[in-house]
Amino acid sequence: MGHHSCCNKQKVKRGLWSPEEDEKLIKYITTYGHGCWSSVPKLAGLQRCGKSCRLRWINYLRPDLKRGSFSHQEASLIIELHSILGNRWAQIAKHLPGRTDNEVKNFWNSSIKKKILSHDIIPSFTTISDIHTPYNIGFFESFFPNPNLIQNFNHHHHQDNLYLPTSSQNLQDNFHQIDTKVDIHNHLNANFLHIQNPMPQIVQPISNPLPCEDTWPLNCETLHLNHNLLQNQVSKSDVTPLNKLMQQYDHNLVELETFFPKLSDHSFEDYVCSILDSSDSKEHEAPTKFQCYTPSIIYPQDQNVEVIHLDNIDALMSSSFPSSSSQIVTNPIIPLGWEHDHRFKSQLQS
DNA sequence: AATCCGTTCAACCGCCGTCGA
DNA sequence: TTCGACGGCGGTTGAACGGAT
Repeated sequence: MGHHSCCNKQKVKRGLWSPEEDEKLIKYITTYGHGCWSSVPKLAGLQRCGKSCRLRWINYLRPDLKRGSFSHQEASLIIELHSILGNRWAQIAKHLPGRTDNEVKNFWNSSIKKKILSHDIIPSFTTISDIHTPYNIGFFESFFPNPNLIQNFNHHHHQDNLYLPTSSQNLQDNFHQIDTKVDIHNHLNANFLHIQNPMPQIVQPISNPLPCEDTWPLNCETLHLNHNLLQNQVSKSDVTPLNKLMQQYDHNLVELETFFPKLSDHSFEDYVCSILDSSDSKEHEAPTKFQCYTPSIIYPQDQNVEVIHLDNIDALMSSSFPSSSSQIVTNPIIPLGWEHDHRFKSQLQS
């Protein structure tokens, strides 16, 4: 067990802090500031290591800490941020004034994650009336509009690899709705950007397009983030859940492009990163070019593709970039046959 | 009343990046 | 350039607590 160098030089106490120790630390820091943490314990008369003092102050004694339970708004914000940033608790905590990374992490691990994982006990269901969970179908629906996707999610999520695209408002509702049953098929929110779940088993050898069911929402429009803070927190190389998803397909570009057919000559990863990492674009200015993949369904017989959803990319972008124009997708390269889709017609005419 | 068990969360550990000598 | 000190971070642990049996 290695200890910090500052801890080796002196006999240090460990474990819970006593009120007397807290008082000493508060008195010292409010008088002198912490300065070099390694010197704090000696100067404050504490038999602790500097690191322990720092942690105690940051996580517990700081006067600007907000104590008490997390609000619904904070919970939904944490989930939203976690879907983007992954387990970067310090980054997430920066968006929650008065909350520490430790607090956010504990809240996630003890509350949010547990609630989500608890739904593993429901393998599948075919009708709404089959669903009886403490959080009602709305809780699920906020993550997965299609029950089939819960199975896919069960395949996909791992202990530390949760990726939960969601709707903040739905989630907030679900923290206090207990018994309401919701018709999930009426809750396919048109204001979502839909990205097809890339699980191979959902690509079915049929001759007609599937309805809009094999999609999952990636809703950013209710994100109330400090954009300046967020924009530098995600990059392609970061190990976020989204990047993990992309890395999963990096080794097999053919497979990737099967599930995310191109509309332009840019990669899906570029498209995703263009949303998440706006560092290339000027602040408060929408990107001039939006690399665009669309969700699709594959026809194995002829390898043609069909667009399911393209409606709300601009909604997503306009929410992510406060002053963005409504014309986000520019000069898309429309695959053969797609030009008949009314959503592309408007693009081509403009 | 005693024990067990699950949950919460404060605290610790180990690693990494930065900085200055 | 190297190395040690330090701060910061995420993962993990274990004491404390409360509910169930």
